[in-house]
Amino acid sequence: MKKYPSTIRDVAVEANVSPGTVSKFVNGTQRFSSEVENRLRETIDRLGYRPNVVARSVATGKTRTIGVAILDIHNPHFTGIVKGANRVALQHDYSLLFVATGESQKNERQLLEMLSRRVDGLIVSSRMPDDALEWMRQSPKPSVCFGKLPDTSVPSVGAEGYRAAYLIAQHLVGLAHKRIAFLGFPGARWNAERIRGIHDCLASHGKSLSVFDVEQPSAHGGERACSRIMLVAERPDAVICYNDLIAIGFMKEAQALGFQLPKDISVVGMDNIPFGEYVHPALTTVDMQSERMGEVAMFKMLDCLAGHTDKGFAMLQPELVLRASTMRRN
Amino acid sequence: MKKYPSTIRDVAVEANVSPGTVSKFVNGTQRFSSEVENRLRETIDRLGYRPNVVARSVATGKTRTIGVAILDIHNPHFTGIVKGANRVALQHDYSLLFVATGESQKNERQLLEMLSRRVDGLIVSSRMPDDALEWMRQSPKPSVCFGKLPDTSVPSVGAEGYRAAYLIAQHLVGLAHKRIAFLGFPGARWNAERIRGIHDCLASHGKSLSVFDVEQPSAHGGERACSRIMLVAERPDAVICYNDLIAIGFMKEAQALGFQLPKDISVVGMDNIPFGEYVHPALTTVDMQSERMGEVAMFKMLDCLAGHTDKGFAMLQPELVLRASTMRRN
DNA sequence: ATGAAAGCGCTAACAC
DNA sequence: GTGTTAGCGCTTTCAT
Repeated sequence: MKKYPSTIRDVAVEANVSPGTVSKFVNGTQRFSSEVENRLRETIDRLGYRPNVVARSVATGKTRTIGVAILDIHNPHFTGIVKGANRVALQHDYSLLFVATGESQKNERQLLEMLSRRVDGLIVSSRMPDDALEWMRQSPKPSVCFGKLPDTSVPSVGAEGYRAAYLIAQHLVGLAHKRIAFLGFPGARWNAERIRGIHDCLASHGKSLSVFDVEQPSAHGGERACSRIMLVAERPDAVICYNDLIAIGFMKEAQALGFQLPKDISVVGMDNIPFGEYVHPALTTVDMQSERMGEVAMFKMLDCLAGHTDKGFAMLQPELVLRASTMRRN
Repeated sequence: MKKYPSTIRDVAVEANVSPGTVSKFVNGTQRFSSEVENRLRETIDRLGYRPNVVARSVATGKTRTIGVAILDIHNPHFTGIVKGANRVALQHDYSLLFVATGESQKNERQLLEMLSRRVDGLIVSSRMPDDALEWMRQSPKPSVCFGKLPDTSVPSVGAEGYRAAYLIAQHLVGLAHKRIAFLGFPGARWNAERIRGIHDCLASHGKSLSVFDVEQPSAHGGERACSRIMLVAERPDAVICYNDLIAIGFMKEAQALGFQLPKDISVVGMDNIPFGEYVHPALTTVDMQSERMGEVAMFKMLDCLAGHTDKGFAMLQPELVLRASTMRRN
């Protein structure tokens, strides 16, 4: 631990200029006589002066920090988002104030309020009981969300869940599947639109969809739901899972139950988390562009902060990722 | 977006008291006549006053924020750390300023310096070219690191890598393996100690160890290294990987190469990431207590901030997790 | 128990 | 170009 950090005033005194001058120099707000410039440069690194960003923040009202709230940092879909956001933030000299809202006894709303005070804007991925959304609209700080929102006053970015689901269903139908099931998580905001996508596609082929639920949108949740789906008379020959985590859990349990995958049942996930590639059979899924979503969200945020009132929804296109967990029926 | 947030002064005026009084009330620094107390309480929530934490920070010099720097947010070992740290931080009304150092063109040192200015302390998990360590020692803010450090002036927490490695080796020897290999990542700070652990154990049984390297400590790295290990005359009958990610990649590629696991080769990883359970065969590994590490690191940090100069190394005990990727030779 | 006043370190508007 | 002067919103002695 070293001596007390020097302030702008220390520099001013040492260099025989005024604090204001030092400030302007440090921020490149103005040009200087090379005389002063040199003196300043020299003093600054002799003293090892570094601006105090906190003090700067109270003076300017800007923190150059973006708050990022996500549910579960263990879900690679979310870490993808954070990764993308982090990258863009760094490029623009912003930092990320992070909170995993799933981890707290406090309610989400409270957490967001706390976060909000320390940042210039909020990027939020949450279950969002809609009152949080109302709160965001009221907030003086800009927010960006994920998924298509009921109203467009809060900008958001999402991959088109309906289309993603439709694509998967189409793929499965093309593979001649007869009985398709969806293993969803009712607590998730995009559950319904995914069901619609699948349903619409199946309906256009004269097929129906059976829907099952997990209790948790995790691998463990998928494991626990498996037997309910597999150990019945007319079991499905394909199951579409709400996300990859669920799919992976489901596959493990199905195999433990003695089923052969994809021979006995085709399984597909959604998100395209990196691990999908490493399970057996490799998981067919649809890429929901997690990392890109984080990037775009941060770009939108920077836009808001720049005053562009560009609001609105940015739609990313999902992409089918065909691997080995699906196969043609006959 | 709503009206301007009210300040401590607005409250003071409305309630006919001085700003100082409001401050003391808000911070519970003092007791008040119930008269004033009620007036204050009423005005505060009528105005919806919330303290400005940034201004408070410049006045107090404390931010109630801890910086967390990790390399790769996609590695579940690291997200485990963040998760643990986040939980403890939240419990103590601290926030996490997060940066993924692997994501930036800027060097780590610079990133840390930036972070450092906005937080009360730093929790750092990094490749750390040791100059970063020197920097931390010099820094006026407390830091805590992961792993046993060359000197003890910076507190740190780690799972005993030597012991973890020893345990694994012992397990493999007990399973009658003849030719054991280590697939390491030389860039990692704990590579050497893990090698030592394995080596010492093997040596005590009169066995030797062959060491291979990956280029990246990721699943992809493991995949790429696989053929170098497997496609040789006297291939090993067991490989210990530097981490689970590598192990998972290795297994996938080995299977793609036509090998049967664990019949042809036993594979073991380190970390115990949640996914290890879901690959096939389920990965035998050793739990390095990621989440607990994050928690303990944060506790140590809080201790430092409380002035307890408790420094030193906290050692977590690794635990063998036996699954299906290893089997007895004969 | 309450108020007055002096900062915290920095920025920004204005003067010279 | 450079200096002066107010703040930013809050905390914290020190009086009263």
